[in-house]
Amino acid sequence: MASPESGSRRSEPGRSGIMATAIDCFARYGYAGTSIDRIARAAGVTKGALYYHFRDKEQLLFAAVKERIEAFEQHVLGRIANVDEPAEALREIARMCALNAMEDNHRRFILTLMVEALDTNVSLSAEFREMLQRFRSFHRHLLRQGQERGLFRKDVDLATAAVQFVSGILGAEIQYYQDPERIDLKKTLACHVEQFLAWLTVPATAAGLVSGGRQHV
Amino acid sequence: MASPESGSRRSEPGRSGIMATAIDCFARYGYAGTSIDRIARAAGVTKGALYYHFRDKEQLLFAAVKERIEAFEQHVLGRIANVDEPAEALREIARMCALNAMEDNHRRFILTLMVEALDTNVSLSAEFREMLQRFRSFHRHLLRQGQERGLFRKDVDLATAAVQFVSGILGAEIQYYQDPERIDLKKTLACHVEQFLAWLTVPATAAGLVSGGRQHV
DNA sequence: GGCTCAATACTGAACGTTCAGTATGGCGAG
DNA sequence: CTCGCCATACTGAACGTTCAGTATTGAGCC
Repeated sequence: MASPESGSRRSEPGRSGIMATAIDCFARYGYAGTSIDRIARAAGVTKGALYYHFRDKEQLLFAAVKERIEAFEQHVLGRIANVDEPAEALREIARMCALNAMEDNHRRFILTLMVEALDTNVSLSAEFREMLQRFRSFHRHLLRQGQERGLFRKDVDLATAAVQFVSGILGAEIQYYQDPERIDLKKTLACHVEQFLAWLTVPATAAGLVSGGRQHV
Repeated sequence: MASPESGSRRSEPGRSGIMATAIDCFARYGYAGTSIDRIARAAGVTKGALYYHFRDKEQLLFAAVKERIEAFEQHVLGRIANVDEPAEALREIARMCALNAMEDNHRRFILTLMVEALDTNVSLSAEFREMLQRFRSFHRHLLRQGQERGLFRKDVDLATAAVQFVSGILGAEIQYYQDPERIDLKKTLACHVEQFLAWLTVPATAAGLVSGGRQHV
């Protein structure tokens, strides 16, 4: 909930303070739309401080992205570690994404830069691509666990199912950012998980079965 | 599949040619990341030509967004008009989104600007917000139709269901843009619809039911 | 058919501003 | 005195925007 704009000095200074401010600015205005001056002003320092801690604007972005991706993945792994029910793990992930998206700009930062970096920063884009791969592979793992324990039906393509689960999360976040007052993110994601689980635990007869080759995600 | 970059002159000139090029550039590099020079060069004209047809950069963006939103909505309405099965209509929408996302940058343009405009352009952001509202309300309408005809179960919150359907589309598109080689968008969206329909047509007993107040979407 | 006039669709150069990045200087702590 | 940490003041390039001028077209008149 930190509000960096306007007033001259905000947040704690130093490298981490600058990075936190940078993340917030990048999340709001994108990389190209955020000037070094803006970050510095919002962080309550001058450009000198910024260029002392970071070689250039791009390196600041890289550091921020890396920090955010690692922190989020650690956060997820930490919370899931002692949940051994796959269904409950999925529920927990959805809850975490919802909370994360609502309480600060951290997930929006990732989303914004993911979209912007696509054609403007090849190596950063690769970073995001790999992050999504890890995220999907993590879900695939959970789903396979559920299958092996006989909790989930076995006639679904795990790769595609993982893509779909992640889609639901990302898409809900986008809609929430566009209209926070109209979209109840927590409820939407909760329903998403329940719908997904209902589909996974259905008697394995009705429609919705998967055809064609599997995706390698 | 138009490739505006590099070579000096491309596409047909004139207002519509400039706008088509602008859409492609904005889709790739975002608004802030696209310079007037870049659009002009890619369109094979000079900056003067651009400022002859559009008051300024922002107005060009507005015109482009408006054109794209209207064209997409007309396209959807046109194709759905003579489909009276709600389930088939949902399938058709998913197919159209997949094709649109794969064959040109038009849907990516909307997605990119949706994310970028959030904190940088209030009125443009409102445009996108309303677009999403219309899109959801359209789906809600289809779902209600399905309920009234006894095709879909009646214990689901239509508003939330619509959000979820749209989430699946948006999220799949994002993942596809990030990794077109790994994500089979057509298959992913096809499975998304089938999963959604399976959940809607399930015997109305199993899990996945909706609690709490409805969203007003 | 030839001539005028005005409108359309641009070009190319310039202007003022903003940007990322740099050079230098200062200051408090050890 | 020096070193970590930062402020101030600056530079050159890139940016959005303006503008004077030009090529082309078509309608209206003699």
